[in-house]
Amino acid sequence: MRTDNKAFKALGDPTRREVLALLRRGEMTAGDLAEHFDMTKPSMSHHFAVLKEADLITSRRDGQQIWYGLNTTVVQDLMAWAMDLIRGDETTPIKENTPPNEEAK
Amino acid sequence: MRTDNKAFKALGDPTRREVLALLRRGEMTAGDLAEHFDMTKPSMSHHFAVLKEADLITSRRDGQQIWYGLNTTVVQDLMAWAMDLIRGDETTPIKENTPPNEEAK
DNA sequence: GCTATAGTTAAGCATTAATCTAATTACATG
DNA sequence: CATGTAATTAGATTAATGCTTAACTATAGC
Repeated sequence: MRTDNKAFKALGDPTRREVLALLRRGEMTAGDLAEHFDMTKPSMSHHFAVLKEADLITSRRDGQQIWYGLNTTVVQDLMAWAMDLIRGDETTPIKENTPPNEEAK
Repeated sequence: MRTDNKAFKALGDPTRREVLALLRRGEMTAGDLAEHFDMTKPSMSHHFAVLKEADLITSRRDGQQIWYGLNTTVVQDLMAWAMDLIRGDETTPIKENTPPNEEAK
């Protein structure tokens, strides 16, 4: 499977997902990103590092600033993973209907 | 926001993702699921609870066993989330997925 | 070289998460 | 009701996460 555990782990934090959302329309600097959150810059830097390690974002330095951008290919992989989950296996008939969920406890 | 943090958190664990993969083709009992993993049953039970809490699986009791099934709607929400991320432009309404209505006359 | 700015790395701490063993609940069956 | 089976809950332990402040690296401009 293409989708790495690091990517899923990275997406488990709401701050990081919001960072990705901010990057949807284009690159942003670390500072501009950090401004959107009620958190210290080192904390934000750590989140950037996690996202980078998961290959969910790109980074490049331009002078004093570092520009981060969304890496859509990994998001596409995640989407494919979710799609596979829904589709089921082609070799076996798809089970259409799961019975209604009675309170099982 | 449709996609809950619990769902993302739940997907952060590889064991839980494999459980979902096993449920792709239909329901399975807790015991049959647990057999696929090198882990104690209580540990597996905990993973089931996390998945249930995130609404990623359904559960129903049948006699002594509990059957778990995949809840595809939450996975669909996740897919939509990923798609939004890739799309990039928020101001543009979604127009590609118009419902199958009659042809404009 | 000196200073200011942008950003990361290091060290420490509190909280959460994953796992185990042991105990418990729920159901079936003789 | 006693026993066996399926599964969860409780309690404890260890590892991982997320956050902070303090220190460090890198670049720009003088």
